[in-house]
Amino acid sequence: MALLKNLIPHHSALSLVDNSTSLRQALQIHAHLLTSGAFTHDPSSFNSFLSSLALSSSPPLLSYSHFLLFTSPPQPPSFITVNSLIRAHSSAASDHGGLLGPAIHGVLTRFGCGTDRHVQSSLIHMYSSIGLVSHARVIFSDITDPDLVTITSMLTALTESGDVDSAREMFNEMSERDTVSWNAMIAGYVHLARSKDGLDLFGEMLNQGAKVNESTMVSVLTACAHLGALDQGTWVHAYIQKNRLKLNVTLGTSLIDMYSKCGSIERAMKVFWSMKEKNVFTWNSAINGLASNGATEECLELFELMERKGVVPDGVTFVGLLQGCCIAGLVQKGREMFSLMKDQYRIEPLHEHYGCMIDLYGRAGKLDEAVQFIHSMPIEPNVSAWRTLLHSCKMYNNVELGEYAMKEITNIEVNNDGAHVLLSNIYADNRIWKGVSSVRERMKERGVKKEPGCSVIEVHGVVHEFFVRGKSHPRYREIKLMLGEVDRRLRLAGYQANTKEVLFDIEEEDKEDALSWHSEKLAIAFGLVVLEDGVEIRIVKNLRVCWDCHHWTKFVSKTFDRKIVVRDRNRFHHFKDGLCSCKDYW
DNA sequence: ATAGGGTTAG
Repeated sequence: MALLKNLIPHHSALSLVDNSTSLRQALQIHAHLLTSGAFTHDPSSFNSFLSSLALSSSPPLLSYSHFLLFTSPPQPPSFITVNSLIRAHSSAASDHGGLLGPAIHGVLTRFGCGTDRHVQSSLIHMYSSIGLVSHARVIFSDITDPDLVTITSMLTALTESGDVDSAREMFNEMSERDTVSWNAMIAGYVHLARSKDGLDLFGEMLNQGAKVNESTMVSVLTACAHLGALDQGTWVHAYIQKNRLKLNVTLGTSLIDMYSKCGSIERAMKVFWSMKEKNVFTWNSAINGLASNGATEECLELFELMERKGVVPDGVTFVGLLQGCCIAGLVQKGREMFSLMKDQYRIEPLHEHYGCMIDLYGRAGKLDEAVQFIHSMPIEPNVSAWRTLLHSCKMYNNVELGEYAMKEITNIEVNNDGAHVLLSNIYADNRIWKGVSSVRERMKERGVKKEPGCSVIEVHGVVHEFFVRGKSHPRYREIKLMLGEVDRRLRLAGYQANTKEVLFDIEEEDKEDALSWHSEKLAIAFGLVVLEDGVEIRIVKNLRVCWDCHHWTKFVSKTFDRKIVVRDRNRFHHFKDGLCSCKDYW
């Protein structure tokens, strides 16, 4: 006992989380106490020791904490210790198939440990993080008088399970709200790509005079990035400065992301260079932004700088780099990057990386190499790998290989809408009408529905969404008139619609009759109606731009003397004076 | 002498 007393000061020092040397000492002391029989069930040192094991986040030590609970039970651990244990197991859960969290919960329950508010919200969080909302609900429903924090945990658990509407109900019923609960609700919308709802709620938050913080702004900026809402994003940036919110790394990074996803790479880079503290997220945002905006050279240079600064790249960095190479058609450079990633940085390529490589070869017309690459993959190619190949077949009119890719896709997923549309289009391009009708028939039979094309344009801070035909928009009449006017002027300028694709272009959007317009044309026409002369038109589209729309937009940019920026599913197109920054390679 | 709850980026 005397020994233990002597050791206790060490013990406490050893509880410091970030000091692994101390932890090793703690274990030594503990082992010593056990072997010498001096280990008593002194509650405070027991609690302290368990906590330090928990805080180590080391899986073996977490297991050891289980063992201790089973084999040397003193009084039940305190709530604080229980909570440390649960939190530690919860954060380690993702590495172990989510088993550690429920395991420790089971152990503690059998041990007769009760819960308090802190433990309850940790449990809700833990079950939610491993996808067991139902368990989180059970915990929550057992609480008689949940407080603000506990409700927010449950609210977050609901949004994480995808049930943002139930979360909203819960949010509406809350008797009090604070910054964090508002943030949780906004973030919930944003994570589920309901960016507009997120921005609306943010507006409400401001109206009600709730206090915002950095987290709020990060979510709001993410929403702006998603929508391509540059005006609102710029407003948020100004708001941050005006209200002296701290531009921490996370916030700075989301600003970079917002600007680059809104096509304003210059402003993105301005923020990037102004940031004193940067981490791998920050670098990746900039690298990705440069890549998708077509600034491949700068993108590659920035990566070199990143390496020189000793920032270690991760898988996401290489997605950006490979996409950059792909967009610019730099096949050899792309290859080099791929081996750099594997050989030097020891990063295991994921489907996204393989996809980039297939795209890299395919877009460059090296279809054979693309196929060979797929065949050499150490992991099973997924639908998107084959679809990327299929897309190259569309670009280079390769019917036979396209059919092969389709066959492989069908083996994995029978009803892939994008693949059906692509194949039909390949047939159309090659005037194989039988093929076109058979694919269409199959789609009808199986009920394969194409994802509807949607284009978004922000006008004076308001986001407008357009779908094919656009009849739902209140100013549809004006838009239609403008489209007629555009049509006349473009014809005079020598524009000819690609009739082949007009009739059969169902690559990205259905074009069932000549009067149906792809959504980006509607959005651009709306921009021409409402935006002052000289103001850039910015469009965000959920699918890829089709050949005809791309051609049309080039003409509009010249004939109407407008800069037009289109962000499609993969990249940016900056149209100016009848030309596009992608140099018609996309 | 010592351990606790909800929101944020690529």
